[in-house]
Amino acid sequence: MSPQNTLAISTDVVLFSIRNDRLEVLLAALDNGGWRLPGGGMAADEDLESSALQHLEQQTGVTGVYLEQLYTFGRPGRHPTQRLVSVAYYALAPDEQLRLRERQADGLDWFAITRLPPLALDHADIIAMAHKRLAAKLAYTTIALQFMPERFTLSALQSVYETILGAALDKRNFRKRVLAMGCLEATSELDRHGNHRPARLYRARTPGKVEFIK
Amino acid sequence: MSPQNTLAISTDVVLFSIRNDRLEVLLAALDNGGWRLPGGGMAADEDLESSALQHLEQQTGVTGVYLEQLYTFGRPGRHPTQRLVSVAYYALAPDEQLRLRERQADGLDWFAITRLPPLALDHADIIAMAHKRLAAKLAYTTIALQFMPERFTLSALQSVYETILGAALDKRNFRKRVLAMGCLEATSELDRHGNHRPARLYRARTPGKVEFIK
DNA sequence: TCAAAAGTGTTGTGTTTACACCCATGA
DNA sequence: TCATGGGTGTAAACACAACACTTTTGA
Repeated sequence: MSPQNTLAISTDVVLFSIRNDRLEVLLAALDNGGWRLPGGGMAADEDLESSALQHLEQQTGVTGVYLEQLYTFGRPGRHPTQRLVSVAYYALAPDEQLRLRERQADGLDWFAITRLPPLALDHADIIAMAHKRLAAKLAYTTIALQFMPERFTLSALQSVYETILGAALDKRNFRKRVLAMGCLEATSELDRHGNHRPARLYRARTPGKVEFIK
Repeated sequence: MSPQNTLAISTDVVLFSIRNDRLEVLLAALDNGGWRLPGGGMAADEDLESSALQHLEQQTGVTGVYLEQLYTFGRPGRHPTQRLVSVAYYALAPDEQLRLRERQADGLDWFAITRLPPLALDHADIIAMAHKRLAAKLAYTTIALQFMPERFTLSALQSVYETILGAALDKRNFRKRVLAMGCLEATSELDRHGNHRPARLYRARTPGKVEFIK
């Protein structure tokens, strides 16, 4: 059996977060100076989704993310020595959560989606597709809430939308729209920081869940 | 290595068509009286998509369909004796094309999506997901055109929408909307049949292509 | 008192929906 | 001439976009 005929399945994860007002992706360093998505071969008795989560945890220490299957990449020749089929996922989590749990291990770094380093295999394509999907889902789901901590201000949420869409939004219209979705509820708490009026904190009504709107 | 540890990848295809004013799916008979989706193991040097198309052709004689990846199913235990990961696709084609090319082989039949027979493995889930995706895509793409022959009337197209959505649509509004998409062009031909005014025939401007609208 | 972000409504514009009649044909 | 499906416009309702000032705080 030639190497091309040994069939393997891997899972790869595009983990997004919003940091420094940019959409960033977590990557793992390769020996050769390049980078790759966290992920790897699937154990035989494991679910695809658990495999993705487990690799993510082992390689980055990150847990408790929102995970969704993206696409399965299987072009022959996408891997130089193996017939490799990758089931790609994308994951979202609030920055705060990642600061806590991400291992400080070397060989991991965040990259702005606009300035990616050289990537292994077709991982650049995978990231591009994940980005496109994420931007599309903003329009008709509540997926952006997965970037938010438990309590957050409407301005912070707006800034997430603006970052992903790459465009400024009208504050009043944004608030109307996002409150009309009915997925947020105001808490009695305020966010006090800086020399300006404090902002009301909101929370997601169904935190783990991404809902379709309208 | 236990059987559960032998890993295999298959591709499966949900082939939709509109026949008898119903959305129907093509299935292959099993020995035990059940049915399954066309599909099967992937050859090692083959693209996933070609694998899906090739199984479809070999098992049903159908070629030239519109094909799109749906989802990858890999729950351990979904197959009784094997660790089987299935990359599922869905395919669309006009009824006319299928009448011509579908092999008359026994062991194949069409089933209305509302009255499916007992199905192998999780194929019922796969069909359900494909149906949901198709209905969703009607709203924001021109995917319905993949059910149409080269020339067709607006009434025929409307009937396709109504069949998939399971609801009646207003004729005038439907025409306005579908013409405003800019993907159709009127031909000079008319469809004459029956004792009523003949209908103008239209054709897709970019037949193979599914475009996003608005 | 000043700077900085939070918060709040109204008006116009464009899109979507609802709705009814005449037309061309074959029998 | 009748039955059958093909073809067409308008008005009302609604959704979306544009837009500016007041509030609260910390320094």
